Amino acid sequence: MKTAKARRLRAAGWKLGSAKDFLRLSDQEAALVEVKLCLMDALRQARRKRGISQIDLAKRMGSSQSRIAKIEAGDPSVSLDLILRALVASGASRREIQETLASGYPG
Amino acid sequence: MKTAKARRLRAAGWKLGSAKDFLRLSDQEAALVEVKLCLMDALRQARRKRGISQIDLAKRMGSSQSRIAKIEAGDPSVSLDLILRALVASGASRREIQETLASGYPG
DNA sequence: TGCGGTTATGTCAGATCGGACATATAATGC
DNA sequence: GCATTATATGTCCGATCTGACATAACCGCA
Repeated sequence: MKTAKARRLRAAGWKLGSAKDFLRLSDQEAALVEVKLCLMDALRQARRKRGISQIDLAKRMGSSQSRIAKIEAGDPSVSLDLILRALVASGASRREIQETLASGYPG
Repeated sequence: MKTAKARRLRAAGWKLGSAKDFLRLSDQEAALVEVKLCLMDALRQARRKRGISQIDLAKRMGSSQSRIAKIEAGDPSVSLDLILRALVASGASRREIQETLASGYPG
């Protein structure tokens, strides 16, 4: 990963660990952030494909519309757990999830 | 998912939501718990395959030995984020992760 | 048996996350 | 234009998570 991408993610509000740790951990962190962002995108697609609104999805999974919006917006305050919960609740198939993961995690 | 499995997970300390919500959310929750448990298992395998200790892995990812132990023990206090971080830090390949996911997520 | 390395378990203060709410901004229909 | 519905954004406080530490248990090996 190049510093350009790091800056891009930083700009989006993602904390990538500070100076000293950066060299050691940046790659791992960046990989996970990429995975998250991909899954976040996938959620919007999965949801729209099924024609359900953010509010509907929120109700289905016992969450709130604003949270769903944040997930799809790539907000850093959203955990992987929540993203996956949302994907499952949106009816995404295992295949969809796996393929998304495939595109998001290099290696 | 049958109540037997629910009871098994409950016994392991996993909270599956209470009575009223149980019917509505249990399947989704259970699916995610299964995924977690599978990935937790995968971590131990990935780590051992590479012959690194829990302490080593903890240092690699800026965590602590006790956390790693909890991950591998299937402790409910461990997030998906942390599990994936640990897997990446342990050098697990995308393929390993995907295959684990394949076995853990029905549908 | 004792010793070093590894793993397991419990606890806790601080950090992060999450639902809820208010509110703003589209987008769509009339 | 004005409703209505969908989505976005910000904030707050309670819940959950996490690293750190202490400590116990386990496992060879000399």
